[in-house]
Amino acid sequence: MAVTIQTIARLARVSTATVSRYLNYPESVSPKKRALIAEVIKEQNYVPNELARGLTRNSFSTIGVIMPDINNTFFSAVLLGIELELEKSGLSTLVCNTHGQIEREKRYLEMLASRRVAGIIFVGTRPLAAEDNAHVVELARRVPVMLINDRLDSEYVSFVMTNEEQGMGLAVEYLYGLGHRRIGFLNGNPPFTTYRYKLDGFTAAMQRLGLEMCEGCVQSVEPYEKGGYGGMRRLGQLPWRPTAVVTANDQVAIGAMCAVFESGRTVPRDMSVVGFSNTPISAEIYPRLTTVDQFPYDTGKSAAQQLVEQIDQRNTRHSGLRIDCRMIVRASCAQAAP
Amino acid sequence: MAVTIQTIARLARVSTATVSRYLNYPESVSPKKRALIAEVIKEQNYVPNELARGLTRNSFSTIGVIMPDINNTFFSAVLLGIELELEKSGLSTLVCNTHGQIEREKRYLEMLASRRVAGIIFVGTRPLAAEDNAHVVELARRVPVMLINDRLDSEYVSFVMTNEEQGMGLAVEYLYGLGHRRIGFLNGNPPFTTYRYKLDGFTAAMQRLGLEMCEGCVQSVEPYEKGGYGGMRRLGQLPWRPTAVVTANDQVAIGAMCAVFESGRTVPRDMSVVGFSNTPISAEIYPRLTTVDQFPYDTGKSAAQQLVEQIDQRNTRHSGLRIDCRMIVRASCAQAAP
DNA sequence: TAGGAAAATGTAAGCGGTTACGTTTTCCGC
DNA sequence: GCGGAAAACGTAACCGCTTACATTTTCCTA
Repeated sequence: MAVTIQTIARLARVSTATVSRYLNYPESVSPKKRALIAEVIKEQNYVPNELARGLTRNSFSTIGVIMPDINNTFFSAVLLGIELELEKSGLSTLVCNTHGQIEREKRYLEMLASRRVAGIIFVGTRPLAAEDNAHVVELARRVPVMLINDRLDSEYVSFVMTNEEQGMGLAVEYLYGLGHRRIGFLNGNPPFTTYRYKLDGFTAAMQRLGLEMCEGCVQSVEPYEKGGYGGMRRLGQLPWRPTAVVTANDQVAIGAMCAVFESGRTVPRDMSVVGFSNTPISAEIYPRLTTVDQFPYDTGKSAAQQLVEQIDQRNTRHSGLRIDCRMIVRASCAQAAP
Repeated sequence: MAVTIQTIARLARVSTATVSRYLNYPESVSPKKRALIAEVIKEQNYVPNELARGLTRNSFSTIGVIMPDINNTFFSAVLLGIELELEKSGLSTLVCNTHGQIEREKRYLEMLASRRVAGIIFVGTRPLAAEDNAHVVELARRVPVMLINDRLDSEYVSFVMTNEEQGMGLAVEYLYGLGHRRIGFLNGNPPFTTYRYKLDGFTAAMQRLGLEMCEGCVQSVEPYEKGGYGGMRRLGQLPWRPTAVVTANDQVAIGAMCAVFESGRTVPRDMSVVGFSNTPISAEIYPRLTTVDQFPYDTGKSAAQQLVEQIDQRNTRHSGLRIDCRMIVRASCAQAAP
């Protein structure tokens, strides 16, 4: 019924071994048979059964991608980069959405194991607690593992991450250049490393520029629009009256802007706002958001590239890459009032 | 080395057939052995090899999802619904991003075939041209196929789609209720059915309400922010001076609002704007966008549900479902000036 | 308690590839 | 033209599971 490798072998009057070799190491079969087999394959519309392949090789041409939230445009952009890169190597992408729940992550890992995936990419920062990462480290001894936007203390776990400290520095320096001296920071609050990196970057930049970090200038908020909204209101009531804020991500920035508008003031006239991530929407809203680009697409792409390399060469040498950010200047910041 | 079904069989002193039966039809094995096997499995941490399963069954516990753009929050929300639903049945999700290119779609289809996926879900409207859909119809004869947000003339192809006509009606009627009589429509332009449905809905509603469709009141634009921006500017220069616009999607609405603001006017005071889709961002921007909810999550969920049902029952009877929209009233519309 | 139906289990043949190993063919230098 | 190495190819076992069919066990009834 279905056309299998035997069909091709029979029609081409060769053994299945030869067809298999043609499929995997074409140079190892004579040009004559090569042409013949190629013809039969095309004629029969033959596509090798990847499952059977995976069974014998004990590794399936698939990469598992574990992410906290597909709906987040940053993550989905990373995913796009991964997917397009993997496609080049004939690998496909199994997505797993954890909602940030470690339990779901473990369940998915089991599923990926049962499917004998060739590698696994974790997208997004890890929890700080070591016990929530132990299984990842353990996993990495058996299958190539790549982390995006975090790193672990293990020589097996590769990573590609944004240089968030540098990115935050960019934002603060940009505001400084516009004359701002009283700068607030709406940072995220859950126990993820990303917010620690960002805080480090903010603090370092403020020090470098000799700016004072006033009481309450760093607000830890839910890293979404709502958090930004609330944080901005609190910031606005502070006695030292900030003239500008940097934020942990674009969503927080958008919430912050919303709060400014709804209090009857205006961005950027009364308050300058800088986002973080350069999500697509940041370019489209009013006022167009000045933000920091993290190159999510390239991040995903690099991660996939490195992982494929690791798989192909069967080397367990891990790799690490940091990607610098870029400032995207748009319309949400203005010169500080003198 | 690895623990397989033989390992379990040996340790439990039964045949592999019994273990297999335990795995697939637990009631068919005696309670005694059932308990025994369960114990050994737990003890050995055994996870069945899905590849081997797929090979014998000639169907892999995976569903291919073909979508034009993961980065679009509507699509990614649909994907989330699909994924969470499939997870319940132990199925996983292979994502394929086509960028709307029919060639890529065909390549992906081949890949999915080689992986013997149990079913395929197409997300997003199809091209209008019949020749771009022929391969989908053909495909549906061999594997369960589900369409999201479009339908085809084939008794094999199931679908779940938003009732876009009804949704557009909701939007127009809402504006009518606020006293608006001169209503514009920023529709999308590429040859996809979705924009036809929306136009139908708009036209029908206008007629129903006895409103005149003035020259140029329907602008066909690129269905993104940029298109909305340009379309709004053109609409603003029209002699009949619309007081409100409905749009093909939230992105277009956001672009339109941006154009209003940048021309020194204000939403909703000078112009009421209604979006379409209720993307997450629509709730977060200023002014918070009044829009039409399409229930993308539920759409994905239903589609997955129906597909699973179809697979389980090996029935080729297709199913069709239309999901009505809901109006989400926020802050981007105001009473029309008398 | 015998006998037979039903339930439980085992045996072994695949599913569609890959690959170790052995055999045949090709090719080259003398 | 011969011998032998290298290249090309074939045979068959195996990857881990499912399942048709055969066999054994259990259970019930007469």
